[in-house]
Amino acid sequence: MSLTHHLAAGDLLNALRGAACPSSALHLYSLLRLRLRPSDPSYLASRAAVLALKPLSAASSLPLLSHFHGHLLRSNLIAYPHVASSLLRSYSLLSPSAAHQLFDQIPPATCNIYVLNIMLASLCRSSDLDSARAFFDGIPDKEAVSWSTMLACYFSRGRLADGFALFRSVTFTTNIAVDCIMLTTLLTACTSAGLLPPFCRSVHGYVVRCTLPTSMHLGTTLIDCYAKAGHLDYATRVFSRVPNRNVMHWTAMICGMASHLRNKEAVQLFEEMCQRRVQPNEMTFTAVLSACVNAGLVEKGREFFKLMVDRYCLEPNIHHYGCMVDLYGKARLLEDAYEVIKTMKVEPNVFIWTSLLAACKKFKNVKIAIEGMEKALALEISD
DNA sequence: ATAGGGTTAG
Repeated sequence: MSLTHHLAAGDLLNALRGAACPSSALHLYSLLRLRLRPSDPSYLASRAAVLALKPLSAASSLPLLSHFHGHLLRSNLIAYPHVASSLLRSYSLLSPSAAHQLFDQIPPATCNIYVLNIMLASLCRSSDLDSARAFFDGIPDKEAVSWSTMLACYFSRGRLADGFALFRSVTFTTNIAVDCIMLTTLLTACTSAGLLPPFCRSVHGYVVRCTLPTSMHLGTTLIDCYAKAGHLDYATRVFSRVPNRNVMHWTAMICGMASHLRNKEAVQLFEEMCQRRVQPNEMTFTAVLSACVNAGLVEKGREFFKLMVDRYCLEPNIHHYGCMVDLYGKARLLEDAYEVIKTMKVEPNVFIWTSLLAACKKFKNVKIAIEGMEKALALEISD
């Protein structure tokens, strides 16, 4: 507190950049406002407002946000397009209707392409496709961001034909260069639609030919795409050429190995990743645990589960518990499997019970089967 | 000098 008293506006701005919770952000913001002199450039206050908005929307508190909105109106900071667009984005994540309302009040002079793209993204998330498309069509000077927002909207809602048609028009009717993000969007859609190998290769070829800077996301998506298509050799090649592999790259690779029953390699990759001090996440553990299930590696599975909780402090979810029930059930350790269900912190679902009952059937354990069945039925009724 | 689009689970 006393320390912040001596900080210059620039330092306060930096502190604001790192502020995580709304209260510290608002505190730093008001200190900075007090510190500003008439001689300071007027954009400083607007930059501070933008930085303060981030933790505000992360805390997802609508009252706090509208309070700050009031301040932005009174101080007229809202006339800065980047302030208006940041506010609009914050609203759109919390309340699409409030975002819509705000958008209608933004004067034409402030309503630049950023504001329009954010509004488009908001409609894409919360509104029907036709309204989003109508809004998109009305944007005068569309940028790559506008196109990729609309593309992602179609693809994420399963409208593949419309998505591809839109991709064709961006490539053939505009001068807009296809960038990494558009390609990521496109590849994700193709991967989920099962349109894999030739397409993936041509996108990959395009990336290499045009020496596009391969973003972290695009690298992950390429690995995932090749792996899902069963081209683990290509996936491995892409993987090995990513300069600073992050969790996502490792996880995509481990998932790929596990889903093609190359379980030993999945486990090896996982161990190598830990050695290299890359922090695994929930998804990584789902992948490596399922490799253990496939290969019947009971002790490894037990070890990894412990690692997840004790060392990486991750809360096991339904997928992890499912793997453990499977792992024990398939190894005839029915008591252990049942123990997992009895002690797990989330509600067991139908997959979990089915897995246990299947193991009971296989190993002819009537006692646990009856008990499990009763519990499963009791849950069903109480739902 | 500041703001916007994309990634992973039978």
